[in-house]
Amino acid sequence: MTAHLNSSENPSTAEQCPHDFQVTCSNCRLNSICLPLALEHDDIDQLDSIIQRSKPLQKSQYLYREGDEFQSVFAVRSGTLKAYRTTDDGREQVTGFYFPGEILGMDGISNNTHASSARALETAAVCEIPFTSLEKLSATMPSLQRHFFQLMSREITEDQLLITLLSKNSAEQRVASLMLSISSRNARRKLSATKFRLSMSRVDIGNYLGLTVETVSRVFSRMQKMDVLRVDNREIEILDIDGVRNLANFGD
Amino acid sequence: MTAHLNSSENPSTAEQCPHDFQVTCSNCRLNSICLPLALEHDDIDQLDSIIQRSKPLQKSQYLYREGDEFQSVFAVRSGTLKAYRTTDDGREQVTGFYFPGEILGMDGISNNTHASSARALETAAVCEIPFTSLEKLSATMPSLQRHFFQLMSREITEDQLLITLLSKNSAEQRVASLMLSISSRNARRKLSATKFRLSMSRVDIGNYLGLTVETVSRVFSRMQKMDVLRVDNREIEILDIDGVRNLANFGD
DNA sequence: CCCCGCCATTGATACACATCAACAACTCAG
DNA sequence: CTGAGTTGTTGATGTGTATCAATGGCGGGG
Repeated sequence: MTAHLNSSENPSTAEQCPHDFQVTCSNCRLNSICLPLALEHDDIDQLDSIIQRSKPLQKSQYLYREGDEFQSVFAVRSGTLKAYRTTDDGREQVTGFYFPGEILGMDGISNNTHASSARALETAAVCEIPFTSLEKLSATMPSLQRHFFQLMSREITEDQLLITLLSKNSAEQRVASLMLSISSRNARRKLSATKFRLSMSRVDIGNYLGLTVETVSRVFSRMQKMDVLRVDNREIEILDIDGVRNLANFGD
Repeated sequence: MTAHLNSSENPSTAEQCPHDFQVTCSNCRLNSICLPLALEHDDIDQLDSIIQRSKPLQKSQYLYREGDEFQSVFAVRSGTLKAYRTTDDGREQVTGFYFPGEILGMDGISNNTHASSARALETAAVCEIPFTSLEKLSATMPSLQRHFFQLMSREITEDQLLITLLSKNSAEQRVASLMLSISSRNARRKLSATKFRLSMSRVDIGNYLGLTVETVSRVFSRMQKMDVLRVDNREIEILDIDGVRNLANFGD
């Protein structure tokens, strides 16, 4: 199971060692893309002192649930999580997938209550950042305050991109966009931008993109027939990235 | 034109006097729902000192454009604005409507560049809040920092609601939800929750809800036939609010 | 190793909304 | 008051994706 977790992950990294409780922000290889990004060395140590690293989540375990009291935001250290809300009639709207180095849970700040649920798509480790500590630290550390404002703002712009995608784009454009998003987030972590294993099911993809499983599946088949993608179950290989970009932007 | 602006607005308020440059946060009737919400009296004065109140925007004038350098966030003092992005193929995705007391522009923080455009749907006045000043003030004023985090978080949860609406709900559910949203935002400002004039066109509504003008128009007609709404061009009267709630939540 | 349950694929059909088209009503300038 | 441009309504038709249904295939547990 741990072996499976690290398929397509670079060895000798924080990502490879989800059970390593001795990781600090300073020695975490994700620190260039995660919260510490804009911080000086001393500041990183201060941030480090408020962060709690707990035992890894198993697949489909909850990190938090809609309605839970909000206390912390979380940084993904390894694995993938999905955040979602459940509609009145019980359907699931996935609002985001979260990869190593990314922050989730910020939607809980406004009401001191998590507005969505988050669960692991595979074994995953997270860093817990208690929000009241983060607030206090932010007040004394302008670059941290600024960076956290920016993170929240980025979440807003990404939600707006999804809104546009759902509202204006065809099934093919949506799936192509998601593949490009995963590809570039992999690249950011120095992983392959063209070959990766999806951690989410077709159902999750559908619930994220506002499509049914069947449509997602059909789109993958069509893209394969067009020779822009190779799809083998959850293994994806982008054969023609410009082709995928064209599909995402113009539907052809 | 100013008369038209204030149709359905309460007299003797900040909303009624968009040209009144002497307004301060302390005497603004919106201060209980706007940024000052959580602040002490002295703190409000400090906030007030960084806020710039400029001349009103005329209908369809831009507050900022996608790609502009980000410098400030804005609080609506009177009138309504829409924020939107333009897709690659030139279509318009409205990401939000902003009413008095609401804050817009926060999506520009992440890249120091506005990620969307904002323009007035009718004559509108805004308070400009320079972001670097707001940051500095936040560092010394925990309740302001907290409140601004909450505002951004609220924007995130509202975007997530729209995502769900677009992804999972029928045309009728979407239109009904928007009517309820406008209704409750009116109520918050002590205006009628059941009778109001829409400041946005059918096109804008469609671009917000991911529908065509024709569909929006048809839905209004159907709701009128069902006797839950009275629609006369942009004048709306909610006749049966539980009926509208049922439509929004269950499609019937 | 084999079985069972979950996940993914593919096909046939249905339907909600888009598109195309015509017209009506309102707004504003002159 | 008049005419032109914009905005909103209604009808006829088309289409992309949902829905329903059946089958295939992978993966984890005994």
